[in-house]
Amino acid sequence: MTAHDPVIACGNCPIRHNAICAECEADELSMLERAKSYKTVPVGTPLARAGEPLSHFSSLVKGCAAMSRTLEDGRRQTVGLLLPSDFIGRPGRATSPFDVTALSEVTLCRFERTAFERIVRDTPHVASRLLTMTLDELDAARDWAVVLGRMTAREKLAAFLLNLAQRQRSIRGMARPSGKILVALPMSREQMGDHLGLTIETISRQITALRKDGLIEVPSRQDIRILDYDALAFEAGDDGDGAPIA
Amino acid sequence: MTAHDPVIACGNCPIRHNAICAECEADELSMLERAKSYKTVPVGTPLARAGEPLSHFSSLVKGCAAMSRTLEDGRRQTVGLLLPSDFIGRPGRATSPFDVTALSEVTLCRFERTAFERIVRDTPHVASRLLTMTLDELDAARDWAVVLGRMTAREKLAAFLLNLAQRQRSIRGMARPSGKILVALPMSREQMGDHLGLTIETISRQITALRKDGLIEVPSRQDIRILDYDALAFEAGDDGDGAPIA
DNA sequence: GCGTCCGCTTGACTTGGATCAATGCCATCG
DNA sequence: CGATGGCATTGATCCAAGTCAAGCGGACGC
Repeated sequence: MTAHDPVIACGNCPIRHNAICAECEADELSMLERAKSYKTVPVGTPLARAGEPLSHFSSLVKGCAAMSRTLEDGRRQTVGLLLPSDFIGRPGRATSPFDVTALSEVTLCRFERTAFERIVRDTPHVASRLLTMTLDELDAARDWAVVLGRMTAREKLAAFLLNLAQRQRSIRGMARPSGKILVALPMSREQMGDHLGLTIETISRQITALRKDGLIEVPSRQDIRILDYDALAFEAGDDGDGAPIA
Repeated sequence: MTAHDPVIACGNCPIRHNAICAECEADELSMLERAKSYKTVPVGTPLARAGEPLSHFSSLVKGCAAMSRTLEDGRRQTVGLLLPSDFIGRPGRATSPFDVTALSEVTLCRFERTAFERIVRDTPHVASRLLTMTLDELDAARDWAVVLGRMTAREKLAAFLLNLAQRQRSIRGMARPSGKILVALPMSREQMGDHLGLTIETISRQITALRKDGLIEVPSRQDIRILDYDALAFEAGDDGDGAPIA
């Protein structure tokens, strides 16, 4: 069991994602292959709505999506950002607990629900892999609670940029970044605000402040270049050795 | 498989907890029995420290504990409240990602780590049960993000009291509460503040405000009586039919 | 009984982020 | 090309929650 690489390519998916091990589960894999379909949707498409049934499990292959909850008066909080290799849908539950919306054009690798659930049920190490993934998500969600509950607007933005930089890099398997890093912002200021529990005006002001302080550059609305990673990590209250932010 | 009650008594534990099914896993259960020990610790005891190894998995049998992270400057955020039937420790990870502290006198039912991990690994439906529990925790953590990110102090306190009331009742298997409900506060105002991302002064003021508005009574520092559950749910932004708060 | 201590409450004031309101900046389209 | 519309930025003001500081009250020890 320990010989299995925890990150295994799933059939012909263009990216490597996490739940399937081709080496030892050829039968289940071919079952999954038959249940698989790709779908690309434009920005803004709802991928799931809170409380409504989900017919597929999906792996996000390309683009960016957000899980969120909206209160009756319109306040919205994003509770999780989905980037390539992240999953939508959960074994054992027919409905999504949150709204999921495409923040950019999104390509999904979809698996028919019942087939996927059967594999999870019948294939212990797939279930075990899913458990590990879920525990990682849980830790990330709890780390993010520290950001939401106790950080200032400036710290929140810094933590967000670092988080995004790390996740965009980790897909390509890179080490801890240093020097200048270009971060693609796959979302509007409003969606950043929803993620950080701030308003668009505060987001805008804090971006300006970090820029004026020489920590970042803003080549376009959709991009931010981190000029001093360590200084930004300091702003985010990350002392560098301890637990990374989310 | 479907015949198994998802909540099964584990041996002679005084409470019913969630991960073990005695009916079909007698061998594994007896293994667990041998690996089991009880421990009671006083209020304030650290049950785990972020980054340090955990030698046991524990089920909280009695009392209340908090998972938290403390920033260098002393700001602290509680990321999860542990009540009876909740677990401490995670299969596949040797260390705790957060500090865990007893908020009251706490009794733990402890399982030796390697024995517990073996059972999780070798017993598919135990692993599956753990996955379900973890997914529930994940949803709760994300629901709580809405409270931390988007709610006012008054709403936060109302959501907290409702959450506590529901969790304290659900242990005894009660239906949705109505009428007057006595909620035991197993923690200081400071710890409530750490949980809600507020200061003790704000906690205190909001308790006074809810009391003056006739929504709650405060018979002692450690108790709050909810006088109007539905009105409190309205304060918490819970419209009554939708997703419950955390 | 009487301090003393510790956690809670209350009050006065400050402040960080929200709100309200222009204004700027592109991209798109006629 | 200029009009339109949708973000984003910036400025002015407001307010909810934080901060600082002063009581309060029950628990405990002497």
